[in-house]
Amino acid sequence: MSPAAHGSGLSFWAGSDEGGDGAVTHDQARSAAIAAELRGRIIDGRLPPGTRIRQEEIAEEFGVSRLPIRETLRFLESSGLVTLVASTGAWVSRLDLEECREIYLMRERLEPLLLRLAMPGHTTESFVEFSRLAEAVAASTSRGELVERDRDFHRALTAGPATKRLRETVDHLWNLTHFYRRQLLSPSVSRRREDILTEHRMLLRAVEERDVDAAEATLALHIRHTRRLVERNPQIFESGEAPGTVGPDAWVRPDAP
Amino acid sequence: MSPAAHGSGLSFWAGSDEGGDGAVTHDQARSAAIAAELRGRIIDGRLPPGTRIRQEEIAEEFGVSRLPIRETLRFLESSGLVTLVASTGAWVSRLDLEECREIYLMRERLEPLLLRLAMPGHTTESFVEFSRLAEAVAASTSRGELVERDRDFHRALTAGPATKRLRETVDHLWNLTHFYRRQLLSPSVSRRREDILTEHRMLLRAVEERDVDAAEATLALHIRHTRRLVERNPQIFESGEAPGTVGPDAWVRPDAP
DNA sequence: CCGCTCAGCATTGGATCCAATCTGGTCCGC
DNA sequence: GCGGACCAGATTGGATCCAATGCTGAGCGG
Repeated sequence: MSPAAHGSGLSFWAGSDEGGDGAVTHDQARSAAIAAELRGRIIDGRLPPGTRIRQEEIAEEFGVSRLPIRETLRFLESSGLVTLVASTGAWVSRLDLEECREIYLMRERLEPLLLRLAMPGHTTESFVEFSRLAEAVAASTSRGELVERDRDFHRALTAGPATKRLRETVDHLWNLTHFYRRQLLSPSVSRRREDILTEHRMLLRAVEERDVDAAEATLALHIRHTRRLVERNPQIFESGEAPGTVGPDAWVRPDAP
Repeated sequence: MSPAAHGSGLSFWAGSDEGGDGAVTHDQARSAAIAAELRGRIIDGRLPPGTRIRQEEIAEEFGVSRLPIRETLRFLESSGLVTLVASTGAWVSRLDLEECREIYLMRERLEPLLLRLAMPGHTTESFVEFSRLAEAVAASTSRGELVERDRDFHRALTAGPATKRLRETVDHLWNLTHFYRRQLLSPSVSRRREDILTEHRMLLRAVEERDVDAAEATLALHIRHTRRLVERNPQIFESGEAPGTVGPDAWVRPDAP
């Protein structure tokens, strides 16, 4: 086996395998699992932007020393989810409107490309699955569920082999904005929900007709519309204690800057 | 000050400051400098793809313990330059044609976007600088210099404030393929050199005329042409045959033609 | 009453030591 | 002679301990 040949390098990102036996082994799967868990907490909002992350606290929770936590934090920093300040501490990264806009602009360019590369691999069975997922989006009841189902739909459409880095980059862009997307799709803007469903249908049709250009254009437009919605709702970035907008739970720690 | 607000998270990437005093301080600038140095060696080919990286060796060279090296390697892994295998070792990542193609496709989409966002900030003085850099590309004598000057030109064109993540992503894509680009621009394909110069001139004109769409299209085409060249020269990926035996200068390939 | 300084504390960064894993070579059995 | 298993060396992964840094708050002086 040639170790250097297969590596994408980003394997660390590859979701939570969850397969690890409970044994306190030296395997680095442990570190990977911790990274995946922390990442999950950040993107789904359990660790909202601005939250201070104390190494010791996390270490104790997972029953390991601070060392693997340090490496994990370094890793999360490199993906932009965490901000490290030398000799001071780590915080969950916070986005402002400009950064979020930038990320959406990147997605507008990259996700259509990913879709293009994935489309030749789609089969008739895929289309059935896509329809099912689109219906799941339509059937979602809470905003949290809508966001998740929407992501499932996008992920399925762009699933396919042999585009590792691109897919990981797109995934990464989704992760960075996931928290704010959830804030955005509050009931007050549910009109957007109908647009999303319509755009999904259009997208689905283009994909089924194997019209690559139309599919790309539709997807780009779809993302662009969401970006415009973000730009019209800058209040979601005013972390502090914006009345009523931020989550239902006591996410917002008092020590937030 | 709010620590979490300013962070792009990717600050680690921000080039080699080189400013570090020699003192054996606890400052993490040391780690950052090591990361930058290693990264530099990888992208410029001093550490070619497939090279085994031993933690202890690097640690001794920089006069630190293995610990910061470990974190550095994790970091480089997350950016795809290094491949880690659990409990086994680290190697400089190797690209195959498909991956390289994928990276170029991404650059075709992202770099024009970066250019678009940078163009409003360009001034008359910028244009003078661009011309100077374009001439430097034309005046380059070795292929190594050509690659470097070409990168300088592209970087200057896309320089500007407030697009941190996008710029870092584009930079990252350049880094990943830099080694192979150098392999590519051998004398044998010097015809491409003339194309590059011509395309640079076209690009420059579009930028000076502040024609954003034309500039984007020209840049995309420029990158696309290089990608096609890569696709026509798959042999640049056939370095070394066995994983362990990739010599330090295996990339010097005395391809005469 | 307010601003500055300095000491104490919490937290992070690094070095050394120990345990687990993998590789490579060699030996034995077939 | 050849293939598989075993043993030793090398190398990485993790835990604990120590040093340095940055924040916090009390005390002092203006």
